[in-house]
Amino acid sequence: MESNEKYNPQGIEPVWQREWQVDRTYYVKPDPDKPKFYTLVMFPYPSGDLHMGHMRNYTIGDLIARYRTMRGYNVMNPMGWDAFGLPAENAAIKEGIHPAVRTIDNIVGMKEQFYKMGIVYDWDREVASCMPDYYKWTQWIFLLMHRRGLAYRKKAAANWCPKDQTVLANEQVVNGRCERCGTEVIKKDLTQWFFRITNYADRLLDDLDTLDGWPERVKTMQRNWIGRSFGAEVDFPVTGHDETVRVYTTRPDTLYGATFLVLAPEHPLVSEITTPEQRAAVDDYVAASRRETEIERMSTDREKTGVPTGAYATNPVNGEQIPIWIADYVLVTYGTGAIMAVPGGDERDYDFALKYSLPIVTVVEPTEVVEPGTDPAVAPVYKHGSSVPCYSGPGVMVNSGRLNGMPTGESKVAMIALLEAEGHGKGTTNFRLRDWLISRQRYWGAPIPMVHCEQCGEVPVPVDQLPVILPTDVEFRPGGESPLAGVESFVNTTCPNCGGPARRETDTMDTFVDSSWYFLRYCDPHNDTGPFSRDLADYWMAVDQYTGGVEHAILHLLYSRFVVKVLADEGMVSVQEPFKRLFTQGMITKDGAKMSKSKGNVVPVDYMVEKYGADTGRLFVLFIGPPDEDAEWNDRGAEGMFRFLNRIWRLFEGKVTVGMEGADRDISDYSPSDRDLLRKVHLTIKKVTDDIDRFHFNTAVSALMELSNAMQSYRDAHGPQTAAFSAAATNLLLLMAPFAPHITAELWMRCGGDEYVHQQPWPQFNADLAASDVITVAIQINGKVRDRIELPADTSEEEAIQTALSTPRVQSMLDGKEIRSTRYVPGRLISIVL
RNA sequence: GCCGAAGUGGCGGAACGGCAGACGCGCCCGCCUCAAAAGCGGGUGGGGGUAGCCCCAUGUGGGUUCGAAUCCCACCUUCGGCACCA
Repeated sequence: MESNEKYNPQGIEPVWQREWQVDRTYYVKPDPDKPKFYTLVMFPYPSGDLHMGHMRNYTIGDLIARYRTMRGYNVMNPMGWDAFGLPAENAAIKEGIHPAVRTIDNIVGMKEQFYKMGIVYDWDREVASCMPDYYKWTQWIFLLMHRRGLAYRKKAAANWCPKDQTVLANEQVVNGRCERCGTEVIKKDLTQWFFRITNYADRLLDDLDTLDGWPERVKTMQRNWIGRSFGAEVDFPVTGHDETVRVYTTRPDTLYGATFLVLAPEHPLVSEITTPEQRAAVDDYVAASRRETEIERMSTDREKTGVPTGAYATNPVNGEQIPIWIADYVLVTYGTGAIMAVPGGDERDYDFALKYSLPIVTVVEPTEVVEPGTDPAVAPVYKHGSSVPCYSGPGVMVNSGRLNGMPTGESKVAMIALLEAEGHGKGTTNFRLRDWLISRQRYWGAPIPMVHCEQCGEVPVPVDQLPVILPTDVEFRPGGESPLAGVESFVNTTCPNCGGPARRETDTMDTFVDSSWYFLRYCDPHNDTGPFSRDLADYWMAVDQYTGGVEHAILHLLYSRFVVKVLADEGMVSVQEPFKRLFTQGMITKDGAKMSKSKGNVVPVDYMVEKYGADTGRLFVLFIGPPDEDAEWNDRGAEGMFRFLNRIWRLFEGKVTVGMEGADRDISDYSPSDRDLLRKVHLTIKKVTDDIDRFHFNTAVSALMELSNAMQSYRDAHGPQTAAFSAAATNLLLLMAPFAPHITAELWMRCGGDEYVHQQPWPQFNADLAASDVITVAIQINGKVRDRIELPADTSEEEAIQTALSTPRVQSMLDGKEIRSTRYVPGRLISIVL
């Protein structure tokens, strides 16, 4: 580059951004000559403005796409819009702008911001979940679920958000509050649509073990959420009734210690078995617990309460009559909604038994700890002066009839066998996971393609009548019912089955349904005969690298896995798992909080780009810290990064040329300082490559800084017009190209490089050039570094130790003492023990 | 309560059992300048010594090892997840 202009990102960046809009490098189709690489960043909700948190996210994705392309992969890097959802609808209610108008506006604006960050996508694959050509296939997937018996409607106590006026999935309730608006969620009995995700619970859990490229943290969260446990269902006949109470327990071995039963207040048998004397108390208790919020109900530290029903049941293994209570610490939604209480083995039951003076029987005695040092088993606890303890650890069965003397593990198996043989119960598996409630009483979503006919009941809309178009002329006022219910022309239809008058389903689908398959649509985005073709899905899937926020660890990532498994069962895709590798990046915070409009702590992308340029912003968000950790915004750091890019710019002033010509020169043609520079170049190639592969972008950037510092020193001494400097300049631009695409593209062009820098192959690490003739070795005496020596690189262990022992420092410390041992860690240090 | 992650200079952070603090920010000194900004050079964990150097130091206390920020045990703190799930 010959001119001496100043670095002016505002001048050069838009030029390259326009270039990338017409350049086809990142518009891809299947290519048999290259390995494919599908990289994906979670598609955004089109909220309007992007801030530095988004910039971090999309910069990482862009870096991966550009890097993998240079590595010779056929890279698919698509982008789209998770465009349905509540914020646009709430804004419509408030401001009177139609959600569709606002959403499209926001998409246009955000796309502009992607260009401004220098981020490249295959925009031919763009999808927006609110467009009929997309939600047609979301509805198609609903019909597939329905056909496979995985979509059903039932009346249930659903989570209802009073502010958003809609039901929520269990996954969208966080600590008893609406995940979106923070309002306390209440329970409402409503008829709702569900997806039978529980049918896939085992596979969703077991296949987590195949996801080696996922963070352990996310897998653990999903395991806990699915919550599989093994145990038994046991039937207790109710005395004087035909009914039996079925309980679920993970500890069938303790059945002899069951001294009472507890039903959830909502349990269907409560009313039937309650005795006349207890009727009033039971009714009061049931009514009181219904009034409680989930937050009150679920609090673990409040005192347990309950009332007896007056009824008794028979313990099937010992014939004992035990009382049946109701208590709100038992949840109707888990297991069978009823438990056998074993106060001698369960602390909750123990507390309850002590409070209401119910009998406590010890059925497990801890095995004596043999070695004093071994980890002691959970110790028995004694509360409130009780002479009988509660013990839940392993041990030996007592007071348990035929099980006496057995260790707990064995007795569990034995008891299940006994129950099954005598017809009192069976071994079962239980899950915490509930079915996915997918219907919403809101407007801005994909209509559920079902029709209610008085003659035929629930009738699916035939595939050839899709999409069921979301009407635009709608009154948005929320009233606990979908706004679609007020649109006569939408609601009134004919039954596809009998042709008679029928009403359309007016609920829309949870937006998580939209986002649970979009990565498949990217593979074949213009297909109008199906959601995607099997060939293209098989070519591109699975996603090789998925990047997004950890807030989706359960919701989106679990639902997507479920949908892919259903599609695999239908024979539509070959993969069992959609995302091979997952990276969850941290938030960028300001004033200690996530950037959000409501908190007023947003640093917009536009501010960054206008003040310093996109490259500065990109490098800054990569350098700010480990990308999987949260990082606090600070303006100074951005200035430092801008200074770095200015230094890079000046490094290329004068007659610097780039190109690959010097790459095959003989090592002996170079002077020692040339060789030092080339050594640094190749060490940097290795470091940057390794760091990108393991997502250590912050240290990759620092390696680039080190190289540029070394180049500046070299340039000060030898000038820029040597073959070594040219080689260094070439490699620096190539290595930096995925990080700072504009400045590297510009310098590459100005310095006479071939084509575009991003079309060049990634630099090759050359171990010979990286090798050093001399190595510096530290000498440790008794574990402390006391000296350093330089040795030829090929020194043997013996020679190295001899040289170390002969140095004056070591000699003075030896001082006639005996050498106990020596060892040599090649290239690192020599350890001497006196 | 259970599960998981993390605690390193003034700050963000490096260091995948081998020279703690790379790289950057900030600060200090100097050069350039009439001056400033920008830029450039040097310094920068704590303590001691004229100096060669020495001692201390990665949340706390133990342990394993020739050698520990890194591995193990216990504890403290912070953050995240789950939470009356039988």
